[in-house]
Amino acid sequence: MARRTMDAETRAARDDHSAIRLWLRMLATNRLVETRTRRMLQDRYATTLPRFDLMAQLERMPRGLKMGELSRRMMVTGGNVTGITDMLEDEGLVERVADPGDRRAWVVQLTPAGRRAFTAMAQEHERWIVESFAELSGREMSTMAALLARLKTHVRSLEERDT
Amino acid sequence: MARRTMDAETRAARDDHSAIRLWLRMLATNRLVETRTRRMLQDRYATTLPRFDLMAQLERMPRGLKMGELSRRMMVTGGNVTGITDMLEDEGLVERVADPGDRRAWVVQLTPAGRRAFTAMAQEHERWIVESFAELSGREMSTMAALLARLKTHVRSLEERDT
DNA sequence: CACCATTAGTTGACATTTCAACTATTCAGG
DNA sequence: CCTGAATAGTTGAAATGTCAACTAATGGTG
Repeated sequence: MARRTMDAETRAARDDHSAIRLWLRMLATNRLVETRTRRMLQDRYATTLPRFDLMAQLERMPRGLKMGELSRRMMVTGGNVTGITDMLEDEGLVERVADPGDRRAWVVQLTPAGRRAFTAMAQEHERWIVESFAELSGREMSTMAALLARLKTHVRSLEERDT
Repeated sequence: MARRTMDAETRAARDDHSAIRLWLRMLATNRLVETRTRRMLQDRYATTLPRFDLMAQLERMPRGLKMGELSRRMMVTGGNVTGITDMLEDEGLVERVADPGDRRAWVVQLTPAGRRAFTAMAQEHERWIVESFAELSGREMSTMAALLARLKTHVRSLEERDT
């Protein structure tokens, strides 16, 4: 393997325990795919991953989502959602609608322009992801998905224990 | 769903969908573990993940690392490394030493205080990670590590093709 | 009804991150 | 030795992200 492609996890592999090693490998892989996706969104659509992410959440829920729901689904803080929503609203891709049932809350929805922009990007995005994961067979993907599901549930339960 | 009767196209479509699903699950799991780690580093050591990450790189290489090497290993941009190093240097945990062989370059090293601080954190950090991954057996961890390794190599090769 | 803890969202301070532009140095050819 | 391309690192702008403090509205409970 070419030396210049050797990163942290490859080097640490020798002397660390398997949990640490696996975690570093997850981090590295994730960062690779994320970087690639981000660059492509930037180059072809002059947008960013968090904007795309927020729009993707909304696209799945045509009735819109409240700020707090976005925050939970995207797993980022409320303040962060406020900022990204502000910008998407300035760009006319998203709008805040008053929630009739709760005067504290907003319902965020895609505008028609936002929906158009998103569907264009989403197709290409899916191609990039499919291409990235084409190395793995369907069976291997479901093996990994199943392991991740258990891991996720477990970490979430640890999370609750701390609280 | 009888596998025998599934044609190539159907199978491809299913795999496409699973690639996206798997990617979203990887993102979510990663973010969960990261959030948990970050919060614990914050609460117990008043430090952050990127600072810890940089120090971890240095701890493995007692002779120090140049800025560019840190950048490559951490998979972040050079400007980012400059910023984090500045702060760790202000805190006295790290120092920039002139590279005798190249007057453009710095070699970054842990100070004795930095080494002390790191070893304290590292033990606890490893416990948190081991605890997080305790849901998976050793066999499952190596299955996942192997799949991730292939995925990583594949994405890296896509990366080079783009360049 | 009045109080008060909770919840929804925003704000401001600060850290992290990318990118592009910049300075300084190195290195390869002529 | 000179010159120009490449490399090491820093800087500044803009976006992202956390956290804690804040405002406003909700919803028990007495």
